[in-house]
Amino acid sequence: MAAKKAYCDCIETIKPVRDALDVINGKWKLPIIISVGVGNDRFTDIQESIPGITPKVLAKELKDLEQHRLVVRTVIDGYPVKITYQLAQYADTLTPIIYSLKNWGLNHRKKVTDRA
Amino acid sequence: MAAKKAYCDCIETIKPVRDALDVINGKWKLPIIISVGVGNDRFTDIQESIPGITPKVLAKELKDLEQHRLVVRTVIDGYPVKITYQLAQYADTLTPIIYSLKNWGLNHRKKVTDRA
DNA sequence: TATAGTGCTTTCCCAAAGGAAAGTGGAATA
DNA sequence: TATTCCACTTTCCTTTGGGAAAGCACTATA
Repeated sequence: MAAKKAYCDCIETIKPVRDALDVINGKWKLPIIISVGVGNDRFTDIQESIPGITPKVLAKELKDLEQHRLVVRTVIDGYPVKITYQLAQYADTLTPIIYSLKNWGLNHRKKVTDRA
Repeated sequence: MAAKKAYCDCIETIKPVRDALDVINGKWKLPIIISVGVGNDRFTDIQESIPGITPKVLAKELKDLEQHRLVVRTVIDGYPVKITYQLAQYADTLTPIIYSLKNWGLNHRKKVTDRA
C-alpha cells in the first residue's frame, strides 16, 4: 500500500521547472542570451549592451552557457585574434520562455505603476 | 546627435525580462506557486509537496509572494485557528511562464540523457 | 612613443541565499 | 498526562552571487 499523503502531488510539474531553472538561473543568463541572440558577438559589445554587468560575471556566465551548449565561442585566427560568441541552435528553444517572461514583465510593470 | 554604439540594442527585451526575474527569482518561488496552484493550501502540505524545502525558506518565500500579490494568506478564526494559502488571480498570468519552463525542462532532460 | 581597445583574469570583499537543527505556543488527540 | 499537529521562528553556519577595481598580454591607432 502506498503511504498516505495529505498534500496534492505536483512533482511532475516542479521537477522539470527546476531542471529549467537550474540552467537559466541567476540575474544574467537570459539577458546574455538575449544580447547574443540580437547580434552582439563580441565580449565588449555584449558587456556594453547589458547595463550593470561586470567582465568577471560575464566571463563566468558565458562559460556556463557554453557548457550548457547554449552559446558557442569561436576563435578566429589572424592579427589580431578575434573571438566571437553566437547562440547555438539549441538556444532557440528558449524563445518561448523569454517571450513569456518579457510579456509578463511588461504587464507587471504596468500593474505596479498603476497601483501607485 | 546620439552617442555612437557598436553593440546591438536589446534593452527593450532585457528590461522586462529582468523585471519578471526579479519577482520569481530563486529556486523556490515557482515551485511554491505550482504547489499552491495545484491545491496545497496548508503550510505543512506545501512544505511536504516540495522536496527539500525547509520551513524557514518556505515562510520567507510565502511572505515575498504575498507582497507581490501572487499568493493570499487567510486566517480562519475558530478553535484552532486555521491558516490557508491560495493563489491570487494575478498568479494565473504566470501560467505561460510555468508552462514554457516545464516543457523546456522536460525536453532538456531528454536531451541531456540522450547525450550520455 | 603614448594611448586606446579587446578579452579577459585576479584579488578582495560583501550581502543574500539557503541548509540544519532545534524550539515555541497553543490546541487536539490518545 | 503525554504526545502530536500546526505554523512557524530562531540561531548558526556555509555557499553562492556578484560588485569594485586593478591588471595583463596583445594589437592598433594617433
